[in-house]
Amino acid sequence: MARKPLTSPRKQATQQRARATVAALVEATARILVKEGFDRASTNRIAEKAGVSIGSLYQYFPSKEALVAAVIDRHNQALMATVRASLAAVEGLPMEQGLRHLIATAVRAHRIDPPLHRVLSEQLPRTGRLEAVAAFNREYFALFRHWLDQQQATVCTDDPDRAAFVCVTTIEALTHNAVLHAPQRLRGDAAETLIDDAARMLAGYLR
Amino acid sequence: MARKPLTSPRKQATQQRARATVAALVEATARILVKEGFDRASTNRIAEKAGVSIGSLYQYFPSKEALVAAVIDRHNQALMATVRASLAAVEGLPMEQGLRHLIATAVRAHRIDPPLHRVLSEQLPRTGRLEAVAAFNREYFALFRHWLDQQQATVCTDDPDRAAFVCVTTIEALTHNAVLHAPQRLRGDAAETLIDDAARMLAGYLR
Amino acid sequence: MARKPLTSPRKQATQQRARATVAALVEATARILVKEGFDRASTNRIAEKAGVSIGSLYQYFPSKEALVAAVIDRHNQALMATVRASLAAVEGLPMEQGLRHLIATAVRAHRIDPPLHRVLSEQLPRTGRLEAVAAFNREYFALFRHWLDQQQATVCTDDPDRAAFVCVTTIEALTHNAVLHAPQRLRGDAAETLIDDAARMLAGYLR
Amino acid sequence: MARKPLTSPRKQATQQRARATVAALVEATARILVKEGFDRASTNRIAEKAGVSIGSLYQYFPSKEALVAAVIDRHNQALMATVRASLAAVEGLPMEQGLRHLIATAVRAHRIDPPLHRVLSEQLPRTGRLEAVAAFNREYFALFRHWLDQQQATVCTDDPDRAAFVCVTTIEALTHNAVLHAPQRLRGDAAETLIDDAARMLAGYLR
DNA sequence: TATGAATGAGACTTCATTCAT
DNA sequence: TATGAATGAAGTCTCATTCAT
Repeated sequence: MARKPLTSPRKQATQQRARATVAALVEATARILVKEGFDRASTNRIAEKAGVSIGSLYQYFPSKEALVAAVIDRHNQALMATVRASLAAVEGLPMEQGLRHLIATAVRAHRIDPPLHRVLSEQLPRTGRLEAVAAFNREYFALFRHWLDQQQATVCTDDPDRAAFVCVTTIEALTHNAVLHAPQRLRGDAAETLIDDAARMLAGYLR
Repeated sequence: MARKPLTSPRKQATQQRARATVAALVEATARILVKEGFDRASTNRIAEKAGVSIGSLYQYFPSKEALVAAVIDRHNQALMATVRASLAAVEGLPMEQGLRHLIATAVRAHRIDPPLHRVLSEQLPRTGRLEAVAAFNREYFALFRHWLDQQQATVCTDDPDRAAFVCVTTIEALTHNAVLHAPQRLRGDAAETLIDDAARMLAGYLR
Repeated sequence: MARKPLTSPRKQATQQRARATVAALVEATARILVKEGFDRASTNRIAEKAGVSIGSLYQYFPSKEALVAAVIDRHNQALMATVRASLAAVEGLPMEQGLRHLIATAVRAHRIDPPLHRVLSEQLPRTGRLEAVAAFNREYFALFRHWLDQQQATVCTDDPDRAAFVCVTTIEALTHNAVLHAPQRLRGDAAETLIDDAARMLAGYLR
Repeated sequence: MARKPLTSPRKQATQQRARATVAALVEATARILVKEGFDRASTNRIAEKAGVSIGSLYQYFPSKEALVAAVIDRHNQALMATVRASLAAVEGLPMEQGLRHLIATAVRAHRIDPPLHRVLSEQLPRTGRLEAVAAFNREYFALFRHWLDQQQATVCTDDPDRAAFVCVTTIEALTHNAVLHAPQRLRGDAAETLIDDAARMLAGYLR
């Protein structure tokens, strides 16, 4: 029997008190996910940490998955806000500088809440909320692809989709790994160096 | 529930029958992980699928974690066997060809049992068995780092560790993504093309 | 959960608006009982369907039981209205024709809202509201007993109570079964035939 | 979301200890149904009363419904055993005596465990286990119908199905009502009188 | 008086693990 | 050593009811 838990919020919180409750629940979920991990994050613990009864939790979220989905959405929105804002500024830069900008932006986005980002990226897939991650990736891919099209003067590739796949995968992996598994590579000047390396590498690849 | 479950096999399976039982259990665990996912993989189901009583399961494995760990180890060993065997042949190749060989090897390793690989990489972080994955990464990193040292004639970098970090991360990400999320990029000639791209990119970077 | 919920309306709905609210609540309860069954008929759903807040619901009904009781009462009153009106006309008829009339009346009563009747008769015993049903039965029994007394010319029985018990039970069972479990026995002419059978049988019994 | 709970036992109890556990659970369920009613019969209470852990309960019964179904089956089997045994003896009796025998049998069957019978017939419908009751009714109807066919010498009816419907409904209702709602009608000689009344009535109807 | 947010006891159920046989 | 019956903590979720606004 495959359970298919609903992940959309159960009802809109109209009154201010209710909105506070919802916010507290989402925040508590995020904190517990970080501190305890997905499996140990029970709805009871979440409600308790949010200072809310279990009944209230289920008034707004039909399942544990829905709570996690809300956390993901919140995080993704923060990421995308960062990325979009930053990418507006990439227009008109020469290619390698543009790449540096794109990569620096990815790093900045990954630094928004690294512990949460870690737990979401590591423990989340099975919620069926993969789409949320996928959505983020798709959007990032599209933005990059768009930028790539504008570089036709300097970029030569027979298959821009493949080029974008290679670049986006590389940027995402380097960023993710650096932030989560090799933070010393981003402390102080090291960050610049790493971003430079990556930018040079991709620029060389695209030329 | 034991708070800190042991993860080492409970006793050596000296007799042949016992070894068969252990193998059946590990195999059943792998298959159920793939088919049902981590959460629905219960020890009872595993024992049943292995044709073994639940009591016997606990005679050989002190906990569910230990079973999963055994699956991971088995998979890692298969991966490493592939990698090591292949890397022996990389000696003496010119750099770009060497890279191509390294990347092709990574692709081959990822193709060993993609569904299992996927479930292990997506659902296992939750179990705290990250070390096992990390062990694989460390070994791959070490092998690559060793290869890099031998390329001093053609490679110029001020920080070989950073170079290795960039290369290994890139190879792993491209391979992983291609196998799990973009399999069409590995069908037929596409594989060669992608491997070529990656090799050219990294060669350019290292030079 | 209140152990012994009150079942009488909490206050008289004097104002017109209040009466409308009460009526909407009772109607909503009836409809939800029919559509969802007793277990899934929650007070929240009832309030929602009635277009009333849950708080208002509890202003007029002290408990879920009270709501259900109101539905039962309403239904019983409809039944009894039908029965009483019809039984006024039975006076003066010869016995067998009188019986036919009584039975036809019972059928008509059962047809008032069969789905509701079904849910009340099938699921309500569980609520301890049996008394309400019993009340209806007592009244029907009394009416029949009264009619029987008037038939002394043609009826011979040593124990009119027993005779009434047999007749009322039989009428009620045939009617109930026909309406709820064998509706084809009441379609078109079949109804006449069945009523005839029953009337002949009981007439024979009473003579 | 319509729940559709499984009602078939989860696994066969092979060892004797297990069979004892299953029997204890069914017995406890029956007793609690009688004492507390369906709604207050929780699986926890049942397990406790059976002197068994809740886990064991779910090892053998996948749901509360399954437990109730087992009780129903047990009861139905007891009923049918009584009915079948007794109906073997009806062959060859003259019609009215045969009817008396059939009715007396129904009374005896209803007396097997009246409190349980009451709770099953009053509270049960919604389990979807209506079929069990229906099955009993169908079998009783078939037996009666068969008997009716053999009475062709003395019975005249244009529609034997309708005749059977009338008779079976009447017998069942009188019996049920007498046992459950008017037990004084079955104490001592009263029982004979009532059975006689019913037999005479039905004999008159069938002739 | 109306609203609807909040409550929390308690229901059902799973599953890793133990232990008597 | 193998078996599988038994355990029970812990999890998810519902719903009648209360109460602050």
